[in-house]
Amino acid sequence: MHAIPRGGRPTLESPLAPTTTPAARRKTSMPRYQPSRIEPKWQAWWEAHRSFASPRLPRGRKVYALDMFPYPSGDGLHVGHPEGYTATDIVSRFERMRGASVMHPMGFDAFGLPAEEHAIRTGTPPRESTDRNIATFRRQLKMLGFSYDWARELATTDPGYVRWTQWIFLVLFDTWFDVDLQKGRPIAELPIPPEVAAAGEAAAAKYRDAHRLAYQSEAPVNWCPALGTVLANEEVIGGVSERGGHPVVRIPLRQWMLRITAYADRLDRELEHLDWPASIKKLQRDWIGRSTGAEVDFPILTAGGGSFERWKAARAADGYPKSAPADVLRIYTTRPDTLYGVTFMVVAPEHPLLPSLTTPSQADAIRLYCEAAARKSDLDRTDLAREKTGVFTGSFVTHPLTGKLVPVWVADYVLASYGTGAIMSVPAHDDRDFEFARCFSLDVVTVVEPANGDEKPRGLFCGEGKAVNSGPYTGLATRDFIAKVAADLEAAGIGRAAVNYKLRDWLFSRQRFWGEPFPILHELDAEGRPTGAIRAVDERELPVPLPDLRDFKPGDTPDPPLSRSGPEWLEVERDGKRYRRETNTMPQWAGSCWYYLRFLDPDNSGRFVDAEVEKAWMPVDLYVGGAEHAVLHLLYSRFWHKVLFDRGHVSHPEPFGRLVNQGMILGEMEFTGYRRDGGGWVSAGSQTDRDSPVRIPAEQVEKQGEHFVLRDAPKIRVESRAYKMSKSRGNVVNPDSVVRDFGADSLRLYEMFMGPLEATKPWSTAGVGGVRGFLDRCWRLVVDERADDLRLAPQVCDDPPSDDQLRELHRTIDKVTSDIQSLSFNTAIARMMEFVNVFTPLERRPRAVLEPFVAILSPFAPHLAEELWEILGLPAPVSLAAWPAVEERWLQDDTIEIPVQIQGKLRGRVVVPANADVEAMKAAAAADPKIAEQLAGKTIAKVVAVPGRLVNFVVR
RNA sequence: GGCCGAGUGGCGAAACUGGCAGACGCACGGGACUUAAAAUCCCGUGGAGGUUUUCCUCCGUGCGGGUUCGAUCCCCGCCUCGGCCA
Repeated sequence: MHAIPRGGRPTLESPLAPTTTPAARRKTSMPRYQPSRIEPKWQAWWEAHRSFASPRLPRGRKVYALDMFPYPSGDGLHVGHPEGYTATDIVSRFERMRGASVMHPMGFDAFGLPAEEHAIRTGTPPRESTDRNIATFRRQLKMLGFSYDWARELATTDPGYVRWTQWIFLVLFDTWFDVDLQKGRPIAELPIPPEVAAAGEAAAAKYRDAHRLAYQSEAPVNWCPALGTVLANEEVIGGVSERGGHPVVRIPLRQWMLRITAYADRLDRELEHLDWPASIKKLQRDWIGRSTGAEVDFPILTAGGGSFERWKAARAADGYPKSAPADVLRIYTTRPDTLYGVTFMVVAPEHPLLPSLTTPSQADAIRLYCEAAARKSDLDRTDLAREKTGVFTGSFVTHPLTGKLVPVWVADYVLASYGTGAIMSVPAHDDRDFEFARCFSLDVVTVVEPANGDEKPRGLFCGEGKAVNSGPYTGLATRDFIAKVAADLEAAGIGRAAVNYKLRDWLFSRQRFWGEPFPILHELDAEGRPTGAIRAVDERELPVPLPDLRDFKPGDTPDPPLSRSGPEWLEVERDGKRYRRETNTMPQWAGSCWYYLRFLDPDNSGRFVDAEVEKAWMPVDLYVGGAEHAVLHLLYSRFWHKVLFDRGHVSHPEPFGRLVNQGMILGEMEFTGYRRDGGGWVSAGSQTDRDSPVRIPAEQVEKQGEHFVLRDAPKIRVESRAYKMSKSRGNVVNPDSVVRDFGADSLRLYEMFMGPLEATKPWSTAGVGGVRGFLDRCWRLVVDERADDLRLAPQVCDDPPSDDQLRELHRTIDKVTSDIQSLSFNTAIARMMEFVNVFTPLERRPRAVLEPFVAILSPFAPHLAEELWEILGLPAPVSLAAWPAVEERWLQDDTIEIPVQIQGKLRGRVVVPANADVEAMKAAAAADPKIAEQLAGKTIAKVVAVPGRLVNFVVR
């Protein structure tokens, strides 16, 4: 560790280092700033003194600062990770110094596919590789000096954690959603309809199972044979898996689902008061996709006079049935005002009425079509850009308002899972319907025109306007039409106003090994066949452990690996009945849904979190993480939290208060030129696929106007851009090497100094060197680098600070204090740099100024600050010292210099008393010789004076 | 295609409520120190120009308009890049 000395070596002239013997010279390396020496030292000190342990209950003000915990991949920490972690660490350290009780924990989201894939490739059990990866992450996190309470560390794979994940699943299993109260309630309180109760206890059990928030469903899913699991819709892109690009097929499979759709309305509404970025709220709202419109029944009538009239009369008498009878095609539309423009109907290929709607002559075509649709993902099917496909069923339904016959088609752009799985098509006013009508030459009837009327639309118009060709509704504005027709439909018993969501229930099971087992038992009959009855594992028996499987690879069939476990795990007997365990496992999202609660009480073996502790610490005050979790993780967590809230297990309806997304850190800026086959250059922008990109060193490039060009061939443009860090591009920066070369404090400080937390920023190794230089200057501000041993710089003195020095200090404290609160760390650091620039040249540096400075530096560069604090002779740790108070009087100036403008252009500056009023400012400005000269002979039309800011003369 | 965000010196950026554009850092240049280099410390650094050269003028925040005494900031219309969704 004998690096080349950075500091000046002693000279004969130096009175403090009178010798230059080799031994003495070696000793002089001692007082330099050496992160590799002081960083491990203070990390060990904090650990030994448990400096950052959070109390069980907060004392006074509480701050819960949470990072999105990492997935411990085999690659170790990435420089992107410490960005958000440093931000929350600065806030945590700052709040501790200001006397708050701080909860700042860290853990690992350790179940999931990558670990399992790696395990399969290398033949290591996932638990082993996961533990190894966690050890690496833990070492790297500790190396960066984050003030986590490590006693609270958890991994989602810990049996003690899995136990409570399974327990929460049982809460979901034990809950139904009361639509009237908009609240989850115990399943025991579910009213059983008399006709169900009459059919016996088995029927009642089935009824209850069908209403639980965790329920089983036989649904078409995205099955990926290569990965051996089903995938969520968003994990399938263009018919292949997002991970690995393997083919995906649609097959029906028994799955566990979570009824998140029941909470759709609350998940949407209750976003409103959260202190989250507007863009994230919007993403969540769009994902939930609340829409209002109407359901309408189109009767399927056999030929015969008068049957339509009889149907209408019956509906008028009996009202609109809650679930659609078999003699109608029920549709959902967001635009019931376009009812008169319906020219055909479309049902999804999976629609239950499709077989009965299909006429014999169309049967073969329909069957082939549905088989093809089954192989496509929802995303492919609904893609606007794709050519529309479909087949006529041969049948017609009757328009409930006009009585006209409307042909029914099947097309895969209609999804069985959205709305009612069937739509009325209004090609004149819907993109996809229009496209479909164009493909199949179907009628287009215009029933809405733009309200301002000056431009008659031809063909497609999707906006709102005024109704035409709409019977009694003609002339109504879209909004009025919708309200009126919904009321009329309801009165006539043929439809009703309805709300729909894009959000689907959450497919919660995976056919993989490395996840939480479901605490569910399937009853078997005497022959060992499932009876269909299920029961929950008693919560006292939790956790249900993963079985020891030698072969944990997924199979070729959707049968999960757990089903290959031996009977000792698979088969259980309860109350004299035989059961088989559920062999699906939970998705990776499960563990991350509630970890913020377990951190509060990680060792509790009696409850998932103590109620008093939960109430005292929740909600999370600051939650920092990547925007990639904007939708799923945050939505799933909120859903679980609301269920726990409804069931009385947590005290607050929302888990996360203030949410901040840190921006991505890109690789270093790169210049790329393009070369032709023959070797000549091509300007960037006019290159073709045949030209090959070449990385060009920065010194061969210069800026010309808007673009960068080759220095030796200025006609040739060069691309300049920073790319996302990736192994394949070879631009990944490893935190270990940054810490080795510059120190952890430099890494922390650089990541905060790069720019605003939320911004995407390119990495710059030279920039790290820059902040390292600042830390070196901080060191030399306090330490005598030229001495033989560690001692204070001779400039450090006990003089009372001057007024100017106090002004500098208090302005720095003030700026740093407010910047930390607004997470503007870059400008806080800039202010501290200015402070150091002011004090470095001074021959006498008062301790009374240096000490508070070291204190405010400590959240940013904690190791260096501890060391300087110790050298200043103050009792460790500075990390828990009081945050320096700002003395207001040092923030005010007696006089200020303000700009004077004429016609809005800067023409001079005058010094005025800081509290000068408008008249005094005008007078001072006009009295300035230069200004007076320029105003001479001109008519002053107006004078604008803003106290404390400027004076502007408007002349004619 | 839709939504969101961004565009300011050679580079990362700053600029409070519409009020001196470019704080701070990198890079670069100069100086001090040194036999020399490194390190350190100090000074300079948006562009163009000037016969008041420690002073002054003009231009300048992606482009084109607008509002305003005054626009990086607000409004309208574009362009480019990035992210997310499709």
